[in-house]
Amino acid sequence: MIEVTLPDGSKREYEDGARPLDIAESVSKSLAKKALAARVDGELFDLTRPLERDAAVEIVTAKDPEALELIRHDAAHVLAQAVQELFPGTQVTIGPTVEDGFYYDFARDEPFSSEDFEAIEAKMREIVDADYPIIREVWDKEEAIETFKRIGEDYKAQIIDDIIPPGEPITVYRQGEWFDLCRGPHLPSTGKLPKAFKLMKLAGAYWRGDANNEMLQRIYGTAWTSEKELKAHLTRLEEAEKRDHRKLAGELDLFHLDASAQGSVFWHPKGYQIWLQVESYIRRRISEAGYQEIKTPQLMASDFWRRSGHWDKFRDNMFVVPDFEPSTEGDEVHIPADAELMAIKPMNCPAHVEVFKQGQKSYRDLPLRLAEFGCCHRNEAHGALHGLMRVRQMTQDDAHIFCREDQIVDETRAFCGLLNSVYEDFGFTDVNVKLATRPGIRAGSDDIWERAEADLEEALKATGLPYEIAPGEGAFYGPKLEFHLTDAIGRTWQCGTLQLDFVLPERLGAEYIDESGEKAQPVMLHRAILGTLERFIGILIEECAGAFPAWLAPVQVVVATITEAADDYAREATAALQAAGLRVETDLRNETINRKVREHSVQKVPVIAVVGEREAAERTLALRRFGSKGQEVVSLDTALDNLSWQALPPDLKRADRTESG
RNA sequence: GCCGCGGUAGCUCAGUGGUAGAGCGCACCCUUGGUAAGGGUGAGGUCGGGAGUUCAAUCCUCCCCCGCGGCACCA
Repeated sequence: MIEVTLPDGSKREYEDGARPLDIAESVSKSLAKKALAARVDGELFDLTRPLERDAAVEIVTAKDPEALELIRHDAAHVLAQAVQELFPGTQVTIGPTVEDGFYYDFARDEPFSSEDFEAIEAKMREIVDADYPIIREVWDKEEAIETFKRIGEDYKAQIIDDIIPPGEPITVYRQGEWFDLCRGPHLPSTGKLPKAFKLMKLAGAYWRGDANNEMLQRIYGTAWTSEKELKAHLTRLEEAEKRDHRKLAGELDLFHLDASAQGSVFWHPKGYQIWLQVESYIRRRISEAGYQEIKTPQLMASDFWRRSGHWDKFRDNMFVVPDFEPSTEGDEVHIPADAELMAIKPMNCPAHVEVFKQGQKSYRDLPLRLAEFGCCHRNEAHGALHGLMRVRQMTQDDAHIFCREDQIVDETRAFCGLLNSVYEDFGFTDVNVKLATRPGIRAGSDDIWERAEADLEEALKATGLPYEIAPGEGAFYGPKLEFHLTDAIGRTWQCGTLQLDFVLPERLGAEYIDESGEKAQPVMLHRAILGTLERFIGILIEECAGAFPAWLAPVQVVVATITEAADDYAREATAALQAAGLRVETDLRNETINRKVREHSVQKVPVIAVVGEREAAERTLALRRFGSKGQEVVSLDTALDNLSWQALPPDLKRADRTESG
């Protein structure tokens, strides 16, 4: 007999080999009917997998968070079975769950087309209707390799061969004629899979994620516990699409991208206004935090990049330019073999070391914080480019802190505090923090890495921010902190970063005189808060769906007239608002007020100030704020006071409050 | 870079082996309207680029470019 503890704390005795399903049935018929799997001492079990010993057992139903995971995993299996039935000769590989769904990677010579989706989904529904019991089997490793090879599943055989340690048993799940290597657990039968699934997209994916391997065909799907949830998810996706910064860029006239400069942004007046606001804000914040701003060259000699170590490691992604005068005759450019090479800077750090090296530095000069809104170019792979999120020309809010090793923790702490405060000002609360540790290929001794990682973690802990470790993701010269933000459709992008570097100062010979008069090497902290202005603004656009807070809005107020009779007053009001520091436009067009309100609302202008004969006579403004249907009639003077205060950037608001407080 | 899909008016999109259409926008005219589209008229296109098949290509085939979704990459 075995003793089972149920979630309410009660204990019951069962026969040896009792299955979670038996336990569910003994509790109630309805529970058995709803049961999808079980949690046995914390581990997920199939309903029909016999218990081996006394355990705490919890029945998992569609309500539990694990349910989605199970459903998606099963959906992947059903997809694979359907595909293999419809397209004989297709090999299966792996099919995990992902956020909101699942995918399965197939090997097949013919490409799939999204037009196949309908047939595949129909076949999947057939498999669900057939209600095949899903049976867990434990196989011997050699036997498994043998079997998968025999039926032509070379990828599966390879997975078993490479990934499963020898001696360890292998579990295979069988549904009808079809079976797949899988860790499980699974639903008791295919009929338990809700038909709330949909195949979403088709993509290529390298076998084992390695670009040197062959490319498989990946089919993505989404799966939910009910039709209603599926529908809600699809609606969410539609909504998210409306927030896409590339779409909003066109609608709000912020910027455009063009093949003539792929990966580089053409900022329009409105988009650049946002840029300028973001830039001046961050400039005030870092200046206040003790940084000094510098500007370094765009184009530097290849020798320099060789010394910094970038030439060997990143040359493929650098724009290299020969230093010679090309002939002006004809179109062809012949570069002489002995032409010196230069490269457009892909990053600012080596140049900052050069600035640091000018003149002799004392320990008293440290920490020295050099900042630059450095415009860098990286020759990113074509397939990597993505709107503002991944560009070839980018401007970082970059800075390098040169300090002593014992200053690392304080500097890191101060940086994290500053970053947090900045993200809050922009309204980002959902920040994903990672500590990226030493990669396989790296510079510097293990001893240094050990200390560096410990220092970063200590400082990170002090901030109280939740974080996760990203093993092996560090830069080649040191570990880093990464601050990721999420875009409209849930993709996360690294924005802020702080990287410890013990290597570059040594490589480029940066040194200072320490307290005992000896030469010493500073540590370098590479750090950015926004990351690149491009990406940050991209995220910002999606975060607010184009409805910028007043301080960032390209146009803060539109003065719109009802009749020509109010034109003069509208001009006067506009001038007064401009004089109060606001970004104002006037709309004197021969259009109805309805149309003007509609158009400026669509443009998401924070405030529309309507003026007609009444306002002109009374020297008032009828203010209509974005997102509200009502209006508020105030005197011009009151409007000037209120609006100009409301449009202040958050840091200046704080300063203003302190002064007046 | 790799796999799949796409590229038609400023924008969103329809369409056909016989050289193109809608809505919005734009221009002009009428209208001076009180809080999300007033009315009329008109202009606007090498159908991404190149080559091929054909009597004839925006449509079919091939190559290239760019975009989109993934993968790989991301100092």
